[in-house]
Amino acid sequence: MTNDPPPADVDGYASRVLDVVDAIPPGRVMSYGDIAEYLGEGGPRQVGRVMALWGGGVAWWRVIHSDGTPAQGHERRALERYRDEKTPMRSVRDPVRVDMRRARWPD
DNA sequence: GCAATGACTGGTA
DNA sequence: TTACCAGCCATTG
Repeated sequence: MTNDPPPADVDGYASRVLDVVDAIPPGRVMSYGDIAEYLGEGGPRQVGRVMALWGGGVAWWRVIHSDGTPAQGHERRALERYRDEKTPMRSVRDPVRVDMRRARWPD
């Protein structure tokens, strides 16, 4: 087989981050810092870097800031997903922000 | 080796 | 609520 080079040929750390993101169930979210803490290594900046480079292969919209705002530069795209996944939003007051109190995962 | 940058976070005003 | 700041860690010039 022509060992086709999948985007999974990234660093082990990136693979772990992508694996955690892929484990987030629909309707739930995790913050960059949560993922870093969940893995026990790196930091929110590193998770953000991984998402910026290889996040296109996972549910990147389920990875947001600690305050409930989606990834910078992809807010509109994320909103469409949240509406489709029925992610708990603060809605009405702040339609661009996720209700972390309910959507945060694991919980 | 140092400075700047980035899909970040928490605290204070 | 927004704004500013210091801390955080890896990559890049």
